[in-house]
Amino acid sequence: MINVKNKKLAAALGEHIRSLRLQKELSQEQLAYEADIPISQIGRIERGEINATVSTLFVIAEALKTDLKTVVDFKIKK
Amino acid sequence: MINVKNKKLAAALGEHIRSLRLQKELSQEQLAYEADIPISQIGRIERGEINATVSTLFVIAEALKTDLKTVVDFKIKK
DNA sequence: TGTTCTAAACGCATATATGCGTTATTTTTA
DNA sequence: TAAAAATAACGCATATATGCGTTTAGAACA
Repeated sequence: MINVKNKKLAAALGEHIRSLRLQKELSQEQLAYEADIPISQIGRIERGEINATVSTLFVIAEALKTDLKTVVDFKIKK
Repeated sequence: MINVKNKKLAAALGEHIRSLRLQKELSQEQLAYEADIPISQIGRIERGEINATVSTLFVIAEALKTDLKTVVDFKIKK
């Protein structure tokens, strides 16, 4: 990811997902297990290292017992 | 994309984005121009051929003068 | 029929998300 | 402080999203 705007977007998304995960009192490992994706992927997303795909966000939403709308409901820091 | 669930997700997302685009009376070319992404990408997303990344969905949302929440507000066909 | 507009469907190179490990670091807890 | 738990930070292979172009197909229209 070289684009600055994308980095900020990914960072904001990551913080939001982390916040949702902690609200549910889940560890990254538990969330990864429920979403059936590698824990490394959860970490990279929360740290804002990658621009996740919609399919990954979807399984994360399911694992958090919420929906895509909630997962992308965040504000970007300028 | 080999996963069946991901295909259905991408198809539902594509139909929804197409619907939003047509509501705004934009061609794929116009949307691509506004979002500053290749028209081929718009087509592939609308046809459900790919699992778009959040950054791509974000620029599409901006081009449609809406937000990410609206772009991912769709139901998946079973 | 020919022209224009729109979208589909290609091909291809490159960037990067994903998947799966391991090791290091930090935080929490006993 | 020591141990355990949680997370970060690697490396690496593979799948695939993206970017950019061209060609084809279809519809609308003159």
